[in-house]
Amino acid sequence: MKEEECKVLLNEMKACPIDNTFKIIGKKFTVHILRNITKLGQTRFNEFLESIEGINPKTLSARLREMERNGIIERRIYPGTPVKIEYSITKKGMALDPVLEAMAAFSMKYCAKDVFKDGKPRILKEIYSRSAESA
Amino acid sequence: MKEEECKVLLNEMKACPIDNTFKIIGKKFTVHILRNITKLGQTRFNEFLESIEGINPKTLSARLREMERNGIIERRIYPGTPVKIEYSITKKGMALDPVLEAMAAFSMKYCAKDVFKDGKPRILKEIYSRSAESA
DNA sequence: TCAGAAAGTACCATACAAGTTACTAAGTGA
DNA sequence: TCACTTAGTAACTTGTATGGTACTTTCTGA
Repeated sequence: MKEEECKVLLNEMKACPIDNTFKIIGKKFTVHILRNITKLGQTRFNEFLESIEGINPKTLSARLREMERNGIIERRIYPGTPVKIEYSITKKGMALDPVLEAMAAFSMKYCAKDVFKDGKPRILKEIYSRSAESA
Repeated sequence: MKEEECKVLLNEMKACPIDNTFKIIGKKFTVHILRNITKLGQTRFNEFLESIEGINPKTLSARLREMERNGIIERRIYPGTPVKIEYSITKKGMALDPVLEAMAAFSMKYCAKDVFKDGKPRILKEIYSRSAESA
């Protein structure tokens, strides 16, 4: 892509799409929640709370609310005792999966020493992981 | 991928690759610097300083140092007066490009109202943008 | 009647990230 | 001699995000 084409694009833009996405997933724990929903199939507040290392209920609550407001997850209430709440990914949220995949692929190839016990790079379509528990 | 396969993978893992990548690019401005190097061809401290909205020299300096330490950019000194420093992307850094591309693609498709003046989604291989100046 | 479970909220502490502004070095050209 | 350049650093303040822990509600089962 050449300079000129670039300028044409800039004229059509209001904000940077990379920056915009960063505002949605850049805060601490957002990608972890997304990962636990899409890769581990988790749906519940306490599941996240117990499996995401270092998170506390206040921060988790704030993050879930933001994610819901941004339309990447949905919150559903199931009456009963105790009431159950299920969080699920939306279509928009699923569109973030390629970002997670690219992030995983990067570390598996270039940071193998940090992510694999044997330090050898791997290439896999999908990785499901909880950092604390796999240590 | 089934539960069982997942557990096998977990056994080989030391840390989560998504979490690991987040630690490398999750801080404020890191993706912006990466974007300006790879998409806009910028190489200099003051170029970043002037074009990344909201950044200050102290934070920029810190971020560049971290990125260098993480091996995603390189710092080269060109003697003369005044001395010129050039930052460039490494091979490892280039491996983060798919993450940026996926981030851009997401916002162009699902946040068109926020990133395009006409609010219509676009799909493009590459987008070069500076959020402030295109506004 | 007491414990327990789910999904949080309340309240306070704090820590590190980030902002601001000024200042440095070393040489060049006017 | 003064201003200008690049690439920062220094010193200080501010701010917001995060951490910790306790508490709440509603009902069930022992």
